[in-house]
Amino acid sequence: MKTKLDILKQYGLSVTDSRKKILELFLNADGALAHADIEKNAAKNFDRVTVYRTLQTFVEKGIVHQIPTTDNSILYALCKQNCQQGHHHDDHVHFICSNCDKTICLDDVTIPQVKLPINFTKQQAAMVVTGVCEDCK
Amino acid sequence: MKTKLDILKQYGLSVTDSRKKILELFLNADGALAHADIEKNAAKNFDRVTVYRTLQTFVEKGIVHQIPTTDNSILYALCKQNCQQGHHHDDHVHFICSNCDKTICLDDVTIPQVKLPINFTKQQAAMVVTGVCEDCK
DNA sequence: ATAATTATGCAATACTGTTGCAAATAAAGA
DNA sequence: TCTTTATTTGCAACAGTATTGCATAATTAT
Repeated sequence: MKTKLDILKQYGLSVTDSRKKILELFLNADGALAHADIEKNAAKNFDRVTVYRTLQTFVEKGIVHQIPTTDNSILYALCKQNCQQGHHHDDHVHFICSNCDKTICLDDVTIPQVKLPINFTKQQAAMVVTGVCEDCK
Repeated sequence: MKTKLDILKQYGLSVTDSRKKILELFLNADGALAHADIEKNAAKNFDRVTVYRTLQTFVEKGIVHQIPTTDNSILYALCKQNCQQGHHHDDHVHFICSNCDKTICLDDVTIPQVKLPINFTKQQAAMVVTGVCEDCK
């Protein structure tokens, strides 16, 4: 089984307390995390700047990906199965529960293809579904 | 033809300078607008707070809708054909051009249905495609 | 025209995100 | 293991973004 340490090394990152702790938060989270969540939940309080920079690094290395929202925040999520192999795919749908406010990666629901108007070229696609999750049903 | 005045009244809103002006900006825009765009483009400079409150009101009334992004900003867009009838549908795909940074409502591209895992209920769906738009091709 | 309601602008405040730099920590090499 | 080198952290300062309360001003209803 891969440890946090292994994961960080695998991505060519120095192993530091903050990275281990933040990675752990993601591994234990059942949904996506916002910057604020991380700042609150980290037992040892890291500097805000460190959290920003760690998240930025994780995004660049492909350990986590960003999820667009309509409430002026960015959510970050790690995709269990992919991340452990070092290939990052975030072509799945994200689900935001309107009851518990959790954001869940629907890893098995792939974003469908859409036919764009002529002369539009696609690079990336994101899809966010709002509704009620299985726990709140 | 419906005037700005008619539209505001139809949604039960008091007709004020700021609302008329901001609505006009949306009617003339060829894409979505961020709060900052509105603040800059309004000839008569409204207070930031007024712009925030106006946008909030427009969203609540269904005159505009929000578009999720991953850069910590919210985009607001009004959908020409629907808004003039008083029915609001934002079930179309939004396109963000990575070259000119414009956000365009692809009114004719409907968000495809996705099959959610069992026990998930869908209320809304949003889809954002990034790429190169027709003007930048 | 007047009263009641609603919206605006200002001030104050809080939250969010970024940059430069010195100190601390981790990695690499002897 | 110790030393050197490279990287990361935390602090301070700053800029941008968003919210709230309240008095004033404008709009709507009577």
